[in-house]
Amino acid sequence: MSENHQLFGTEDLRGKLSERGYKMTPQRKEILQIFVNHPDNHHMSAEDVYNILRENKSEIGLATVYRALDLLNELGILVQVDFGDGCARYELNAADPKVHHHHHLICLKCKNVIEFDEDLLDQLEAYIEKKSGFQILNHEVKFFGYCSECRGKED
Amino acid sequence: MSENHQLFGTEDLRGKLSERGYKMTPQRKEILQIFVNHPDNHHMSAEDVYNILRENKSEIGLATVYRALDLLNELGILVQVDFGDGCARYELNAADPKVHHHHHLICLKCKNVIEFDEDLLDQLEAYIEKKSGFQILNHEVKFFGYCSECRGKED
DNA sequence: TTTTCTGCAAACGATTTGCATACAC
DNA sequence: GTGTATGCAAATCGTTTGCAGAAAA
Repeated sequence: MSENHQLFGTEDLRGKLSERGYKMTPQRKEILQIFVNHPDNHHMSAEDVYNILRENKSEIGLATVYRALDLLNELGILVQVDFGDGCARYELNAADPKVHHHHHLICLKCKNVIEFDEDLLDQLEAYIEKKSGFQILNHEVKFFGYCSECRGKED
Repeated sequence: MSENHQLFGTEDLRGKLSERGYKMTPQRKEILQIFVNHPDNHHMSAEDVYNILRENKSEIGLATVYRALDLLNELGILVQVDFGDGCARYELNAADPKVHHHHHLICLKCKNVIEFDEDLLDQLEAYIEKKSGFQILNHEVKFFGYCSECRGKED
């Protein structure tokens, strides 16, 4: 495995776009680049991305950010996630199906979101498919509780 | 196990409310009753509940519906669920912890939400707790794919 | 009679949309 | 050139809030 999760360079983006009749634009490139440049800062909302753009003195409008995130999600480059905080968030999609899935541990006290980088649901999925006839393509798993930091603390 | 999932009669509601200094009102009773009366129609949004109230010639306002759903969720009588369709939905909470959890299978074609009434995550939770130190209190699991009806169909 | 609730309407925040202009191909 | 994309502002949609009157304890 390589040392970072970067998967989509500029040319990959161009390819995926033109495949479906979309055009490569500096705005789309720049917005994707923000995710590549912030591997630590996962789970960014449209507003988060917009703020980073303004820090970078970029003139991209908020509506364009919404449209680009939507498109990148549709192309499978980003994945939309939802932590129930009232806004859609996005993270880079990992290409290797073996590392594709991870789970989110959401602390009810400090509200931090921790990633758990194993999936371990293959058996369960196989069982559900067999029992229900439902063909599973993807899943989203959130665990709520207290992180190791908050666990001991009073209120 | 009894033949329905009804858990909270009127007096249970009164008890849970007064325990925390809230008052029993006809509005709260009526809104909870809608969930009890529609065991088949799970996953109702505030708007859904409001529409049923209006069909019933009830004068309860939409803001009251939002406040009541929020409160019933806080009391553990309802559980909020989110299917990414842009509005909060609620379902009756099951009392028996053994049946508390179920999973939602969301069909990408017909958009139906199917319940899968087994949990089977105890092992995974134990593993995550051990490995991450995160104390798990609850979880939310969604599977996306095609239901048995839509599975064969073209587009 | 004190405090909490309700209903209404206005406020809100995230997201979407219409439209004229600008740009990618 | 042609069709798509952008930026702006206005519109939309689910949800929340302020407030005065109504009702529960």
